[in-house]
Amino acid sequence: MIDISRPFSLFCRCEVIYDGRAYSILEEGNYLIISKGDGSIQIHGGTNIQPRNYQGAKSKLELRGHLLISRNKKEIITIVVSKIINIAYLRYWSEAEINIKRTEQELVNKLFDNWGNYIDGEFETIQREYPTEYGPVDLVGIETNKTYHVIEAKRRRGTVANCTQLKRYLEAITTSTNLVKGYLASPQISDNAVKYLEKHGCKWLQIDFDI
Amino acid sequence: MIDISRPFSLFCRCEVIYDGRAYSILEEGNYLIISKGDGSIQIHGGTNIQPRNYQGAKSKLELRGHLLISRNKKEIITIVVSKIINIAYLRYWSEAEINIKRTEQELVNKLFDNWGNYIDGEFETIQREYPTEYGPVDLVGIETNKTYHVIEAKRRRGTVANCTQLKRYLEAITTSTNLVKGYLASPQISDNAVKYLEKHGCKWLQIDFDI
DNA sequence: ATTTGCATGTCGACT
DNA sequence: AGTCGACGTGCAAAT
Repeated sequence: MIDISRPFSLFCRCEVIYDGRAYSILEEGNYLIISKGDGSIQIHGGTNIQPRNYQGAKSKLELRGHLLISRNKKEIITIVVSKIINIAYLRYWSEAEINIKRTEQELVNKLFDNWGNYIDGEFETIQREYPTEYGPVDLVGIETNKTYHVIEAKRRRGTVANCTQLKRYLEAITTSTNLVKGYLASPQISDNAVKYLEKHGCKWLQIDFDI
Repeated sequence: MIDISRPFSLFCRCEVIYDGRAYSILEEGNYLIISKGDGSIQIHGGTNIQPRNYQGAKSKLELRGHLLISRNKKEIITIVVSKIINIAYLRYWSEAEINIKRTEQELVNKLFDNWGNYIDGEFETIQREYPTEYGPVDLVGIETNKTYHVIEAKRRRGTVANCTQLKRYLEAITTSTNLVKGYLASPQISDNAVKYLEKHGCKWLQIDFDI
């Protein structure tokens, strides 16, 4: 039998039905089911990182005969277990989170500290997290002649979506009395993003992480 | 010992170091490691659906003493295993995929089939997947007076990001000789999205899935 | 091989 | 509880 009160990893033959934001069926087969202490559950197939089905934290798991049922506010997963192949209960499962280095902040700091290496002009101020109607921009430098240089930094390849985000900031900052120049700063950039920038009079700043 | 040639689920005490798109450390603790037949590997902590660390398909796994090393083009995960608590080899792991109903396509079809219920006017044509510079739009209806009605459909709550996407399409379709009207069609919508639509002269079409 | 846009995205932060 | 933006987003389809 299965003890659903403890986190477990269960390899079994089963079929899965999901109903909620969408509706889906996973045909009968051998799958790995993981139930965690936060109430989340996921059903993994033999390929891909992503689970075939899942339910987030605070879901309620229930066992009814050979049915495993996980309920959420408006979602329900029903697992029809036909054969338990292997089950392990995972005791003292760590809940530590990963510690990430090389953040966007790091790039912003580099731009801030070496502003002159990237942008020419005589600047009054350089501000981080410059507030706009659509949220703060990473960096804004204001020239003595009131030209605003707006930088959006991305920690990896810049995309068109990043450019439209930049564009929105520019629209928010543009007024009748000041000029604006937009920059996307990132280690790499997609071709379409380059086109988009050119078309809208913006520039790409190539910037790398220090090793 | 661990047989890395077969898919497995391993619960062990370990520490994980990742280097690639970012750099991260996961402190020593008990984690569940899943290695799949496609070469992917993931390290799960005791909370959340998402793995703490992972490596996609076609990664190469290597065992060196108590080190599990997964390499990719430009990424590497090193798992320092200090104690194996439980290991299961997952045979005949199904690779079936889920069968999803209630898709965006379904909404587009509904709009297409009941166009008159949503938009007034005399129309020449209604096209699905109307091609633009920025990719195909879900639906475009062209009035006899050359007004283009451009619809972007979303299967759930519409966001500002969806609106900017719509805006891009509108820009691509607008010329000196035609008028355009933009619509975001979705079951729900965020307040900010509503504001954005109003500000840019677009509309929201409320549309539900049929039961 | 690269790019694009979707996703039952997930998740954290903030209102 | 709802909204918003970031993510090592993952992923498949199109180019």
